[in-house]
Amino acid sequence: MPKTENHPVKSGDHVFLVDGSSYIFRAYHALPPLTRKSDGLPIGAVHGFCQMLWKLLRDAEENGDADKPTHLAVIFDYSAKTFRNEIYDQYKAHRPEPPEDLRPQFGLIREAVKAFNVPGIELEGYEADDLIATYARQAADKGATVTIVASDKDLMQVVGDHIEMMDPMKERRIGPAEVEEKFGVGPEHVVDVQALAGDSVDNIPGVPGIGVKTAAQLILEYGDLESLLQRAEEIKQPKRRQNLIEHADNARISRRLAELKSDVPVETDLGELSVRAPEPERLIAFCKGMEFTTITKRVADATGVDAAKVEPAEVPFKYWPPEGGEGGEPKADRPAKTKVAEKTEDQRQAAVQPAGGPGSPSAAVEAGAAAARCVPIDSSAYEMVTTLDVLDAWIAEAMTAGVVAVDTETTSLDAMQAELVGVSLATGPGRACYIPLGHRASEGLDFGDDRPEQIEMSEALKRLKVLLENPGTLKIAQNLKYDWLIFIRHGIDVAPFDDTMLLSYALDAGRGGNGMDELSRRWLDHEPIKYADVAGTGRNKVTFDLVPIDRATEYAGEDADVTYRIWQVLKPRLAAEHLATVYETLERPMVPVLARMERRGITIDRAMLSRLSGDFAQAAAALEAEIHDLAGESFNVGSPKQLGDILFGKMGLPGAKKTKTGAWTTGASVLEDLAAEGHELPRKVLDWRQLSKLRSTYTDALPGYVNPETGRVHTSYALAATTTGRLSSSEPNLQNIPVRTEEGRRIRKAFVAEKGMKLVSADYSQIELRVLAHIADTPQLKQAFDDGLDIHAMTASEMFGVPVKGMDPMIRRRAKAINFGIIYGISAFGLANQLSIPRQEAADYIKRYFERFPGIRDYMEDTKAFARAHGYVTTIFGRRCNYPNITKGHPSERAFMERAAINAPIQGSAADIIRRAMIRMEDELRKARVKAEMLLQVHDELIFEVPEDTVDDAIPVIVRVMQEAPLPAVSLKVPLQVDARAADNWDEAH
DNA sequence: CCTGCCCCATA
DNA sequence: GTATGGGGCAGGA
Repeated sequence: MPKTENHPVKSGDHVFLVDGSSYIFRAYHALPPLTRKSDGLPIGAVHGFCQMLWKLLRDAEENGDADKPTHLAVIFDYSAKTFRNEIYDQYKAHRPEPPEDLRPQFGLIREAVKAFNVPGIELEGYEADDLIATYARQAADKGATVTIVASDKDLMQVVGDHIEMMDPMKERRIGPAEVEEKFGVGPEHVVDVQALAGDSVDNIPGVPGIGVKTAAQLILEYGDLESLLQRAEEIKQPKRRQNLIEHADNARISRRLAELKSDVPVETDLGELSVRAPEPERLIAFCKGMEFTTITKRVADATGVDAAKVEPAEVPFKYWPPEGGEGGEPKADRPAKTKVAEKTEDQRQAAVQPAGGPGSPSAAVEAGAAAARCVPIDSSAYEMVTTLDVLDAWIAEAMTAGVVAVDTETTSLDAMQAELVGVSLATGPGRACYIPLGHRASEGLDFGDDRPEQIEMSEALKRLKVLLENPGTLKIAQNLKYDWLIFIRHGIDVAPFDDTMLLSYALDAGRGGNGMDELSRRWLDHEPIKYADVAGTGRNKVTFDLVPIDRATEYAGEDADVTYRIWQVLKPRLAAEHLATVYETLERPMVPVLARMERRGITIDRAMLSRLSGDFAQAAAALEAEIHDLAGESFNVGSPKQLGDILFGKMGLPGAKKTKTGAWTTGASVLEDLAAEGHELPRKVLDWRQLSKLRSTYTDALPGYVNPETGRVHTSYALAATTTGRLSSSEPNLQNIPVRTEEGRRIRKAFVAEKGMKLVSADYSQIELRVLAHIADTPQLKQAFDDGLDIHAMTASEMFGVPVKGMDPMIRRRAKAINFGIIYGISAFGLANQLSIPRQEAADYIKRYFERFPGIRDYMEDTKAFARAHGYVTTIFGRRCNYPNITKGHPSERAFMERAAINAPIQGSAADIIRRAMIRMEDELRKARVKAEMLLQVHDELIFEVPEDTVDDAIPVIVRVMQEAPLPAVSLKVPLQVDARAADNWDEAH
């Protein structure tokens, strides 16, 4: 045992208290599992713990006196039962047993603490948190500074002027300000908030319906828990008042459970925690015994001790793996392969190109489906490729076959940030391999640890490039845009290709998802290995480079195999179902176009957004105060539930409606109506909502998407997400950047061109109404568009017989609503809602509209009938939008699908038109020798970045390509109008 | 930590 | 009345 020393704590000392227990769990869950190489003893948490402790000691050393610990201890929980169980027997009752491979590590960590020559403290009947609170209090009272190394939020109540927390994983310091950020109240009121909100992890009951946000509001208003409970009668919201009264005792018990004891009768005196002289040999012996090579080296380097001369310590636990369990040996039931094995006869048969052979399309469909299923899917049958010879053999095989399925494994879902980890290939059903390239040993913590045996990445890619760019080899991938982005970063431009996701989308949009797992289930009756099964989930999740290579081979090989088979099933269907043109002209060519747009990204002005965020926050705070004033109480304006209680419960305002779950409706239209009646509060809530929406969704979120390497924001476009053919944009969604309000447009101004460049925005004017005029062949609409008239005014004039000149804006507004309603598959109910008029009045408008535009009524009826008869509708370019359940389900659901079916050809044709423009755009710009780059698409708008001096050359090309996009496939009966403008930012260009 | 709900930004 | 994606809140694993 180390000699006990006692240096009483005095002013200016710095006491470090490490929460051992929470750290064990944290290290266990956050870090990849790790076992001792020689005998499989699980040591991941011990390893993480030692790294943290060593770093803590070294940092303190290097940071000099201010941060140097004079006293240091690691505090543990003693056992599960504590004094809190006497207060409440259910306390922590639902906590599961620790995982099997964590249990032996509790003892090991105590050994580790001894090896560091640091005191380890625990006491029966108390939790580590209580001991920490006690020591912290004692030290602070003596004028010392205290740092609590812990991540447990329960300890935040201890934070104060001289007591701060430090999160060992996030390396973040937590002072009173951070506590307030988390709990909405200062450290002194954390327990009150916890008492109200409860804690499901610790099984602290709290008060139902009250979360942290609400609890903080209440405590801020009433001061503390006891005052709140005594004045609970004053609470205005009936439900909450009742809960607070009924569960008052629960809240009091919860407070006692949450409150940490700062007067524990500790057995070890605070002074005994004084930092002791290190004993490097002992620490090195322990680390060597645990086989922590990196830490051993670090300790040896830092202390000047020769590690080779230190004998490894005997570490007491040896019982792993458990009896009867498997050893650590990788499975060795497959002979190592030195060359590519011969194909089986089945594989040879099945690898025929499904669409290439003779015979009718339907015969090809059957042949493809049969071929895809004739070899069973066996994930253990894939070959791991670790030599150049084997790789070359696979590449040769793929070249000979002429078709190869390809899939990449990477470290991230974000293709702009992902690092390549491996590539899998399939040359036929069941005939797949995996080429690991960037795997690391799962003991990735030990930097520089040996890399598993793999082909060197650049060498492998040099050879794969030949295959992937070979014009004679068709590459098949599922969602190729992702892999394309990965490969292009390595200088590989994949072509030619097929994309199974897009095949499925062209064939079956609206019939279900187009993800690989779903396609595998649908077409192969096969459930693929889940990503979570190889990489773990939640806290245990690791990036793919840490997945063991044999497991990765099963997973990645299966992906390529399944992709190949799905292609065999779907590709022949294209011709048979007359969707080959759609796929080849509207889907497949979009992949490189969108990939390049995503890769370019767009610059945002972060300073501008940051200023805006501040402005919005300030304005919202002022509004919030006024709202609370008007309400006569403080509440969470962001909670529709609480707002509803105030408006319709407390204030008893009219127009109360309930949603289907029984909550008050507080949507914008309801608040607008109330505001129109002269109520002040709803108007302010609307303004508040606008500001907080703009702040949380845009000014605060967007800077987080700036790619650190490019300094730009790269959205991701989904090609197969909608039923109509529209794209969608996510992470971030750049298709919903505000534009309607002045405040919102300030956000749009933050999307800027680079220096010396301009942003050009080009958008189709009224494209959907023009498409409608074409499809429904409506003479008045066609004429109006030909003459360049105001289409909504013309509609109003037709309907109500008033001249366009000097028209009442209200009349025009109604006509505009009707025009939009038509596109959306109008109903009297919806139109009435939109215009806030009686349903009968809306029905009259619609009737009148159809009298004036009978062709449109015919279109709507014909479309519905077609959809019911066939289960789908088509756009003018032949894209198919499926509504398989349009004849099933409840009448209201059917009506919904009918409206969608009416809308789909209009929305979808417009989507097709802009797709065609996008596909041609790059070539046309190149031919015109204009350096414009297409950055964004927002359904009817394209945004380009153009060198300032070529703007005037670029705009005519852009406009022409967009206007002529339907040609030659379709000659629209109305002209397309495109407006384009250049400016320094998106707002002014739009 | 994930899910459903409500609300809201765009075309 | 169409098509999306996403944030905050509250509840339950």
